[in-house]
Amino acid sequence: MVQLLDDNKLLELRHSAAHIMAQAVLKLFPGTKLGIGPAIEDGFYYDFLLPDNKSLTQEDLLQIEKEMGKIVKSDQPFTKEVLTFEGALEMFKTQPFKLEIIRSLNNDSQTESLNRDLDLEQEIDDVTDISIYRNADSFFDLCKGPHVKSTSQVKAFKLLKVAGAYWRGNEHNQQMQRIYGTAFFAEKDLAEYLNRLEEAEKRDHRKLGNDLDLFHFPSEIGAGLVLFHPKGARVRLQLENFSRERHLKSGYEPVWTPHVSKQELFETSGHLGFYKDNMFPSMEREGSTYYLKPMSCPFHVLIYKSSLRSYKELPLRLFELATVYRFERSGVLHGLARLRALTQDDSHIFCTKEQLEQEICSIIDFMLEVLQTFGLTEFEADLSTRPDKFLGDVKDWDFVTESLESALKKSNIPYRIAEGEGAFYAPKIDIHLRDAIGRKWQLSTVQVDFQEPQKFDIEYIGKDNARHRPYMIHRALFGSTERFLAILLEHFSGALPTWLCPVQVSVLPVNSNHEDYALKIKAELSSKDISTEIRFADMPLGARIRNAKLEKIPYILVVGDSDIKNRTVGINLRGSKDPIRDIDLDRFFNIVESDIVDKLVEPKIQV
RNA sequence: GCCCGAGUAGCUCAGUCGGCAGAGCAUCGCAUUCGUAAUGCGCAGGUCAGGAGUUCGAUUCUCCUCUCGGGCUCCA
Repeated sequence: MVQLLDDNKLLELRHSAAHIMAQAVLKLFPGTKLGIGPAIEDGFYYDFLLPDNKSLTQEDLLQIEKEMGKIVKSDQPFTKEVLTFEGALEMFKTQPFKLEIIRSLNNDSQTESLNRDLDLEQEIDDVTDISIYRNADSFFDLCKGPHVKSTSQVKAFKLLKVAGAYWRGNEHNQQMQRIYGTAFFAEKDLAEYLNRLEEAEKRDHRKLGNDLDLFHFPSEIGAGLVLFHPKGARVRLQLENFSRERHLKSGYEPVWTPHVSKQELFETSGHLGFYKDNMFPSMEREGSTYYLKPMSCPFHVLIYKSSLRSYKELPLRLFELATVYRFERSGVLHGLARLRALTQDDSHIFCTKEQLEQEICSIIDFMLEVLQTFGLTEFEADLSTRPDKFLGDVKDWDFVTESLESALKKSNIPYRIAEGEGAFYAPKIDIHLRDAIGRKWQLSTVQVDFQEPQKFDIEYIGKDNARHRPYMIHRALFGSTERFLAILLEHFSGALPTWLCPVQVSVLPVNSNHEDYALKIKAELSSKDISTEIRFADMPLGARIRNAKLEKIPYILVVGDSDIKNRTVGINLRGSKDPIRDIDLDRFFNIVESDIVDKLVEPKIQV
């Protein structure tokens, strides 16, 4: 998983593999128009427009892979040639997409934004120098390089999937065929990567949700809508209880708002202007029009506005676990990670200009502290700055962006600046998480909004006895309860920390003579709010243990004659191979209780 | 929404070049009462996602719809 090779070398290799792939596609499908073909985090891709708009199939990929093998074998050296603008136009006269890139290279003002649109760093980042890389008389590609010395170095590669992708990432443009592949210097690195993909598949929360009987997505209720089963609902109940508790402890005030509202509210907030496509259609009754809420902020603003606020009340932190409804486009739905009805751990913080930076700092501290409870420690942040189209005053933008950046610096989270990727009304920080197998998930978001306070005309009375406009911070920590649960399931591969497990203890009497003892243990545990089940002796012990293990239950107790006599239990601890026998019953109670109270990531027993 | 692919029992999947639909696990019944990852036997379980078309006959071929998967776009 850890990439020992220099990253740049790996990017060179993968970008070279992309060239080889393009060469192979041109050979198999003459007349193909080339788009772009960069190296990416786990491999590379190349976009093609095939003759007659042909789509590629899995079989085509195998053919292309074969052809690539031939190119690799024939050991073609990569050579760089520098061209004039006119020379480049001539050279690529049959490649309209390349011509578009070349023309933009010649036009400084456009280059920067095109570069950003296309993620073209690999292709172009030096406007004065148009170069190509050639590795055969017949094949060359517009490219800044660098490349590996020869095609023969690209030994360990594999084409993975084919997908549609819009030219320049714009859905109004031509849709091309994108082939994804990956390449490594050593076969064993490739094998390890493919292995990791398999591992990821095993951890898929949609599969785990099914296997562990947590939730399902019945088609009759519609896409992007989920039903939580008793076990899944237990998990989210624990998550939500924990979230509420932590918020209240940290100075957030609970609020509660309805799921629908008259359209007037969303007109004032502007949602019906800029978010309507993502809202469920309207409902009419008694001459009024209602909408399901896609966000809670307008409601929270009304709560703020319900009385005249003093600076002494600020920062005012309103918090709600709110289910919101968003009509996401069908193609983006993805298990619990992208739903049409989701529950945000949503907060809106109203504060003064002077408080802003400190408030952002404490939000980030709070977030990290809460997330560390789950054993999550690897975070990365994006600071998204002012986009080309924006509302408000540049001075405001600069001030707020600086506050966000300065808070990030203090928090010690590694971050990058996402230039121009802010929402049009506000800059934001997004926090991403690396999970147990290195995948990136988007989690929390912090946005500073100076539009909505204005739209609703909210104010506070300052020390100076004058009216001022507060800043409003939108903030979600888990993002959504459902998505956070998906992340946890995948991160822990279904083996959730005991405090979140729907069944925390399973008691297995060896035979029916031991049932009373098992029942007594269950009663005792239940009185301590520990979720416990009994698996009676109508199946062989081995089978009961196996099933309980497959359900990833943290504590599987086996009780027999000697246990009754000595008031002990045998424990099969999740994650340990061998059972631990003869643990005193009271000691066991202490062990589970402190596991749950301390929110251990994995159950532990000191023998 | 767009491109590609998929949908067969509760689950995992086989199968039908167009001719009465198959397995394992789970469920249910009977027997088994067991000290650490699968006890045995039996019963039952299906509008082959839904609709339309072609055909003597469609789960199989064609079209439409729904849902899911991988991408693109989007992600206030």
